[in-house]
Amino acid sequence: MESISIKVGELAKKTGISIRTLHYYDEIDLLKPSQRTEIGHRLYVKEDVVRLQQIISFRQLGFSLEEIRDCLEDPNSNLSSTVKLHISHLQEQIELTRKLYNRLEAIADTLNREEDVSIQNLLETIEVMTMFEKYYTQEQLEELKQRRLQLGDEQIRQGEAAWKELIEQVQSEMKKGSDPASETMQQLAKRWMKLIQAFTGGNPEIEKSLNTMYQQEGVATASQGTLDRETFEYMGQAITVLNNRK
Amino acid sequence: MESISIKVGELAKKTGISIRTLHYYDEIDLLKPSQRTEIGHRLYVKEDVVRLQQIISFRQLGFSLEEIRDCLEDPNSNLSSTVKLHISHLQEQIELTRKLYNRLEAIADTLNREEDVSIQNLLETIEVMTMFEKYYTQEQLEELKQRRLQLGDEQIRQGEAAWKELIEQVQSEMKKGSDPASETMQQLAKRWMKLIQAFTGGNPEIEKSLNTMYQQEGVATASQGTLDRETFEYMGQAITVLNNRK
DNA sequence: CTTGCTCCTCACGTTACGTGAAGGAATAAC
DNA sequence: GTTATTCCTTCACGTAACGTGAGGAGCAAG
Repeated sequence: MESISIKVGELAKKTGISIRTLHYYDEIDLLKPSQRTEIGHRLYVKEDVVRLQQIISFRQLGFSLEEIRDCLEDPNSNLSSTVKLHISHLQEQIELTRKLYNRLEAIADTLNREEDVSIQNLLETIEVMTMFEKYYTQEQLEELKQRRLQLGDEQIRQGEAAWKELIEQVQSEMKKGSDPASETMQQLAKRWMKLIQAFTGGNPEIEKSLNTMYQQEGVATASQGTLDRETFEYMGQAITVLNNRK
Repeated sequence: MESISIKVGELAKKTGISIRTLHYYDEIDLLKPSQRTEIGHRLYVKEDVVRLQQIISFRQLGFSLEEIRDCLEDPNSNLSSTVKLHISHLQEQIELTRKLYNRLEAIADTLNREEDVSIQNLLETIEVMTMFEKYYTQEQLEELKQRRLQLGDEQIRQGEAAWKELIEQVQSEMKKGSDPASETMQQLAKRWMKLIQAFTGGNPEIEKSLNTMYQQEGVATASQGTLDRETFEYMGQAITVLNNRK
């Protein structure tokens, strides 16, 4: 009745830890069996099993094998601070992963509205995202996201189409040499303001960030190529007139 | 003015990517410079630089180098689904990390209340946590955590001391052979109910989970050794009397 | 001719094992 | 007695994305 010690296979079966893992733990001095048979078979005694259980517990908390070894070797080690250190690491990791998640979600959201997604497409989206993250605060980005969710894909597509159409009309007027103060242009300026309003949701901070982005990055870049500087300035004159008249 | 191609050092400086990394990307066929000098120096041309930018973009989204290579090689690859797959991975990861975080926080919380933290101590806490996670639902654990936060460390310490004192008194009565229906024991039973109430917060579901745990794990295990089966049953009788009288 | 700079190609180290390979010992079946 | 099976052993390569030298070559300046 000498079940005082067991061999690797048995221990592996009992604990669900693979034989290779037990070999490895032996190799790195994390768990060395107290005994060996004459022909070199590992024999684990009760205390070894207990130690293994402890190792498993620590591992489940996400500790590295080195940390576990240190904790088990030195009973005076400051466990409390080790745990706290780990917590802050986890917190950081969660934050980072969540940021990544938000980015990817925003990208997926944009890609969802495109017909067929090319690499070019994806990269453009990434660039825009990066630019946005540079000029908008976290809260502003969150607000924009919420508004996108509320509007839904169809509405946004319509909004983009509306922008495209409006810009074409403005360019047409510009080519004709129309006065920015003309009735037609004033109407277009009103429409322009409305569309901006739809994007910013009336939040003046967001409008400010938008303006900063256009100034810093240039019109073409910030508008993702849908708008050129000339048209932008032409519209700027019309809006100035509109605001002065009010 | 042939700045048509640049060498690794220059590219590294411009992009912030280490030389070793560029070597590595060459090695795994992720980014091979289009040219080499006669003596074997890498020469990167404009398209190579563009490709590197793309690689960096993808990398920042957490894609593996293999995934990046596949995406860049095959322009028809389903980027949209790749992105979505990644999103779900991230979601999972966040969930797992958050669970770990909660566990560790609970542990740190308990350790905080101990004078000096030993391995034994930590392992016991882990065991208790594991047991708790087995019997309480996620929501119940959350509720218990919130209550702990509200009470604060001092209150909890007082609660534990109160339990200890109460149990000692009960054991003393039991030794004396007092009737569970005696006035003294009825008073102690009332106190007992109050302390349980303080733990469960009056939530009957939590009380149910608590009872299940005591039945399944045994009194000694579930109470972490502060209570034995005999005392528990003795108190059970007193409580039955108390309830019948009401 | 020596220094200094940039470049090259090995090649090992990192983490926690998985996955064989090659071989020894004991036991069961023939 | 031989074979098959099972259990054990050690050795050693592979994983992801590089970091960090080692040892050597080409080229300009002092």
